[in-house]
Amino acid sequence: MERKVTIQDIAALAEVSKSTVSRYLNKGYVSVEKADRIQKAIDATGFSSNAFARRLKAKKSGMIGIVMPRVDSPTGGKLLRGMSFALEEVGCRALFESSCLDGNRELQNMENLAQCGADGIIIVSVGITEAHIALAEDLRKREIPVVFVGQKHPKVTYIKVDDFGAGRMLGDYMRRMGHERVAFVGVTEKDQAVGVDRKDGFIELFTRGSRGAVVDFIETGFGLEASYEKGSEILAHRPTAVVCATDGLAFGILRALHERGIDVPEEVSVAGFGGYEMGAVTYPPLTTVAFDYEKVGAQAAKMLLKLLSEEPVASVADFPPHLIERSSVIKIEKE
Amino acid sequence: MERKVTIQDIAALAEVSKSTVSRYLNKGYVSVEKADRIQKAIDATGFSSNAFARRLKAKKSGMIGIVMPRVDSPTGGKLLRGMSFALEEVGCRALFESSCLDGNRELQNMENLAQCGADGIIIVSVGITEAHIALAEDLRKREIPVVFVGQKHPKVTYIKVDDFGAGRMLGDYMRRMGHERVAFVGVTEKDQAVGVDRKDGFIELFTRGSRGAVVDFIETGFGLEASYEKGSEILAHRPTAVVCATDGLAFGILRALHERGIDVPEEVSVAGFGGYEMGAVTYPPLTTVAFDYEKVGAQAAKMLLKLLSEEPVASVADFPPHLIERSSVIKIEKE
DNA sequence: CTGTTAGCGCGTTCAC
DNA sequence: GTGAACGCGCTAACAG
Repeated sequence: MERKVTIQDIAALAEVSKSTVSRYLNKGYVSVEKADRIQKAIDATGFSSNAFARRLKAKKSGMIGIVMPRVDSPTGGKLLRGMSFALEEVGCRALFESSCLDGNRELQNMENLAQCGADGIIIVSVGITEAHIALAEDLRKREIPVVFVGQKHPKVTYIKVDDFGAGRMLGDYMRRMGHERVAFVGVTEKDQAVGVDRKDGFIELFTRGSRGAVVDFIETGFGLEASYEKGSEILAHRPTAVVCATDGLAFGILRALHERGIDVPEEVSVAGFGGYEMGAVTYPPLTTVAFDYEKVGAQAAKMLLKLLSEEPVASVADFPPHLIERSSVIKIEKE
Repeated sequence: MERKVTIQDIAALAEVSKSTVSRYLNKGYVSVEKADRIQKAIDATGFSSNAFARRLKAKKSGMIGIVMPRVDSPTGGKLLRGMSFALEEVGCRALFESSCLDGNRELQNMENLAQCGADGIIIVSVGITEAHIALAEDLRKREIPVVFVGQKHPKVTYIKVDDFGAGRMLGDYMRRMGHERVAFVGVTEKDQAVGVDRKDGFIELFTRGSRGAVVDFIETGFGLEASYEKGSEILAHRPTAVVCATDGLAFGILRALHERGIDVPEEVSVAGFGGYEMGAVTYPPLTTVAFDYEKVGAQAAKMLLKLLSEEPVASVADFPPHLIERSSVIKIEKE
């Protein structure tokens, strides 16, 4: 295997000094004839400049670390998409790692990415702990800013959708649709945004003013199967509607209901949160509170970029959701 | 902003030479008392060694470049997941970029990642062109091996699922289920694997021996909406079954059929390729030929790792699919 | 425009 | 065990 060709080698080949080569590479002033000789040498050797040496000077890598709980989810995909685009626009690349929904792993991921030379980090966290805050602060001192996505905390820079507002939105809608007994299928309360805010927001507006309204809470995991398997438990509550903390959960419920020959929405209504594309093609199409995760991702990237250029940035806690009314929820007329 | 703390600073603080610090960091022999002083200095300053300087010597970055056509797809998510895990196992990280389904962008992505210092590259390509081969060869010379995923070509190292075999598998199945007129909803033939192989494999076994069998081909884009919008065109062929080149396409068709009040599978059967999880919870659950993309991703990573350690590796063209028989396809009895 | 001279931060011989 | 000195490949400052 031939030794790696360096700027020195091509300087020798082109019979110029290496700084001239460097200048050529960086669009500095170089005479045409020498530029020509240099280019020929480059072509001949297949030279490509050493990224590390360059960065050793530059102090910047152009790499942004990204930590996500998982990738095989519509939400994660959209977020990543939004980030990637925003980063590419300014010539940055994403250094990716998955935390596998593990909060402790997140810490390791962040340290890891920092060690790797990431200029900054965007982390889609499942929950911001004291350890997260301490690490983020530490990284900031090392001039590696961190932006949290999906969860909030006053001590860090973050961006998240308005989960509580989304909950309220759907709570209000379900109330207006005349439902009085709903089963809320949610996730662990360790996840403040998804597990708590959506539920609390929902309950607040759903139960407001109507004394008959009752919400039965069923906790489950993330993923289709998790809710699907809880089908019987959920139905035992005899709800007129099932509201799920994520669309994925709703898909599982839809399946469980179909299997039992229960008509949706005639017998039981179903709604979710997320606005996954698949919701448009389920049967029936799913009514959901949607978030524009791609935009969230893009904005998260922009916030980090600002942080990198030492501009002040404000966290955003209320990226607005919107209701997508399809046909999985029916209006119940009062008798 | 305090200047970045270097190994030099630590050395001064601990009153030792920087080489002693370096040795300490790399588990070399250092006396306990000095080790102690060094550790204290590190803790006090929050020192962390400069990745670039280290790599400048090491010649390895521990970063693997990954190019994908898109991320917001179940397939992409699974692949990435498989790769991430396999890479993390050996302490590597993923440097990620999206080609946005653009073959030319893929080339740029690869060069980009190489420039960034990736030790190797895994690319999920939409089609291997001469330019791809040339670039891969060039990169190989620069000691940056490349593994292609999803498409095949004798001149590169690749891994792909057996699309042709998957097509045959489904063709055989549909024939055995008594169907004679199917609409095949496919994608551009520029995509050899998805656009050509799956279709050709299907047609080969579906039409084998039975002169009555006819396959109408409808080309569409990727994505749910693409097929959904072709609903009328597809139905105009009056098929007894609709076979889609991807499950996503099938979901769109399912929706189009529901909307028209056409019963699946009683009136029209539907099948897809991919084995997306969502297929289990559609109504009816989708019969599909599934691929274990997570395993494919993991194996792709392992192949690259082998390449990096200069071991020979053979391309794999026939990662086996398996049929998941659910209820969207009905058997048609001969009259 | 060009070549010479210094580092960037770290690992690694070497002598001591 | 330890420290001085050199070099990784490149960019930036300076004279010329």
